[in-house]
Amino acid sequence: MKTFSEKVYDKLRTVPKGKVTTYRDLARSVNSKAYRAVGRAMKSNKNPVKIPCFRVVKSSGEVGEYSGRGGVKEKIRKLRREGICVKGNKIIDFEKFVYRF
DNA sequence: GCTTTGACACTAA
DNA sequence: CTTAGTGCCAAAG
Repeated sequence: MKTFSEKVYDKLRTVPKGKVTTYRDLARSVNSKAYRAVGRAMKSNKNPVKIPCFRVVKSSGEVGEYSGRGGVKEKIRKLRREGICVKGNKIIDFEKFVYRF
């Protein structure tokens, strides 16, 4: 039995490039409501290389937080590189970029 | 094995 | 729009 975190990582890897997912939906996709545990798992960051943490955002459309290098700024930069426009911590056309499982 | 914590979500005012 | 309060669950200590 994989741990919750491992399942989350696995799901996150299924998110196509140029798309994002939310903590809530991600948690739900692994049959749990532990959206908080998802973020916690990211920060625990067991596998920073394989896991595109920057593709995980809040359900409200905000980018949320980030613990890598430059914090949220770096996260936004990465999102933009995927083709997602971000304006002041808010994702433009967020619903368009959300990947639904 | 119990307590605290957190990269969140939702509702109400 | 903002603040405040409540709920949620796994991981760390």
